[in-house]
Amino acid sequence: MYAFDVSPRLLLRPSSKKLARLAEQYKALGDPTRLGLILKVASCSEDAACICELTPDTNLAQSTVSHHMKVLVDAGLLIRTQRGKWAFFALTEDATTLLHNFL
Amino acid sequence: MYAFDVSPRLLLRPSSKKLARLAEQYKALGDPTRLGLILKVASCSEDAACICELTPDTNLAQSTVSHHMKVLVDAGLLIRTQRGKWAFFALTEDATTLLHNFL
DNA sequence: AGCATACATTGACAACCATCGATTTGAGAA
DNA sequence: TTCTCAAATCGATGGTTGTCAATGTATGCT
Repeated sequence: MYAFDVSPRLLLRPSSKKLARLAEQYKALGDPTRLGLILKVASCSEDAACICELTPDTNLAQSTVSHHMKVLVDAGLLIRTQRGKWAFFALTEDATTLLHNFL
Repeated sequence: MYAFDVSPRLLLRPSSKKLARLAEQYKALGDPTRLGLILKVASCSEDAACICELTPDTNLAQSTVSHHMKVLVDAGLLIRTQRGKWAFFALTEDATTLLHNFL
């Protein structure tokens, strides 16, 4: 019925690791704070966004933002780079793929 | 840095309703069981999938699967149709958009 | 060395969630 | 109407999560 054929390209059989990983990535995006953070990274004009610039808008504690960034990194949606005292984050390929519709 | 320009097309400023809605949809996809269910619906060769055909593969209680389907419906990713005693589900446009990369 | 800054980690807690068994609702069949 | 079956709803429960304050770690500056 749908214009695409799922099974051949997906390789997402139940209980597959890819399914679990993809679910983890969606889950990471499934929080308004994290979604806002990653979209902010995506909209950053630089090659990466500093966490110190992302934190103020959230009105959350520094530790909370740090936690959310870690969730996004662990899900494979962001990569972290240390620059001196600052931590910078950039989108991974997975993230650009998942968010492609909105970018 | 990225090949797309986010802000003009997104309209997803912090605390916007669209951001919350999108997060809700990602959250609904962020559970392996639900992701498996919706992908099964997507791969169904009919115009809609009956919940009675989806349940056995999950190894979950009937009430649990029913709950997950409701979450997907409430998120706007599935639409429910009653056919006699059976409940059928089909993807919404939002779902095809979000899952487009994997279909 | 000593200090300040930027961020991560820890521990705690309330809210939320996935799951189940039991019950109820609703739709066809007898 | 009564029975049966499919599915939704309810109530309970153990596990997970978002959040914070406090503390730890590492980097740069003086």
